[in-house]
Amino acid sequence: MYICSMQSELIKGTLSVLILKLLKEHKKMYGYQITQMLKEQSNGELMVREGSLYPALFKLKDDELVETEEEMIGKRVRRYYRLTPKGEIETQRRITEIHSFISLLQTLFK
Amino acid sequence: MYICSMQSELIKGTLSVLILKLLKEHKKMYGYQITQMLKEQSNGELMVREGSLYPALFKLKDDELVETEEEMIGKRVRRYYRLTPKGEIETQRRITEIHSFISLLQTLFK
DNA sequence: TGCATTGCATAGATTATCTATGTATATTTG
DNA sequence: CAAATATACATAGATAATCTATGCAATGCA
Repeated sequence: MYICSMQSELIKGTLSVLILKLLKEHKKMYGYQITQMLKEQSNGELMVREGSLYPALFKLKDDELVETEEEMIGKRVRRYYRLTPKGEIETQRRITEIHSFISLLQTLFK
Repeated sequence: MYICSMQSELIKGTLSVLILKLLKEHKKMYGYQITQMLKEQSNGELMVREGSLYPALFKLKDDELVETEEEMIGKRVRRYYRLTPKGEIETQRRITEIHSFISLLQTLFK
């Protein structure tokens, strides 16, 4: 994940939960759309590259947290991702976890 | 870094800045002391192992952000770490950065 | 005496992410 | 209309932080 205004080391580890959270909010999304939405929601601070995004998506699918669905847009295949039931549960857990993480950081760096 | 109550993936990338911040607050510290202080300050949530800590310290030294000083405690060598002037500047930068990071996470997961 | 704690360290594996690249269609603009 | 840019998928290989597991030795304590 490439980040404009901060060193990238920190943001690592948050990509999968960011993806899960977007899928929770938008039901189904495709890769490029996810990159754009992250950029938008972070006011341009987060720029996820394909080399980070697709491996992350493949891992989520491997773990059966998301499933895919292809759709033809003109001559192009568009691959949508959506949460599985297992993925919905895990997403909730991970969002709770990230809130704890934010609290921990605030405690440590207050 | 081993974490009790959350998945470890998130905390990765924060270890070096945590060390820097402790050194800023305590002038000089040795490895074991750092692990105990992190555990304490995080109310037991963070448990840094030697396999994470020492490589992190060596890298900080390699980058000339910290310097070491040996002291004999009985028959044992204790290795203290302290910030270099360069390290002090970098620490400040990194703390500012982590505050931005916390804000970003709050924005994204509000 | 034996166990837990203190304290250093390293080798090797894991794994997420990054860089760089490839391919192709669609759209905008000069 | 040609060229540039945006859309959209993907993968190979490198990087690097961290983890697991291990080793050694001194100290404190029950």
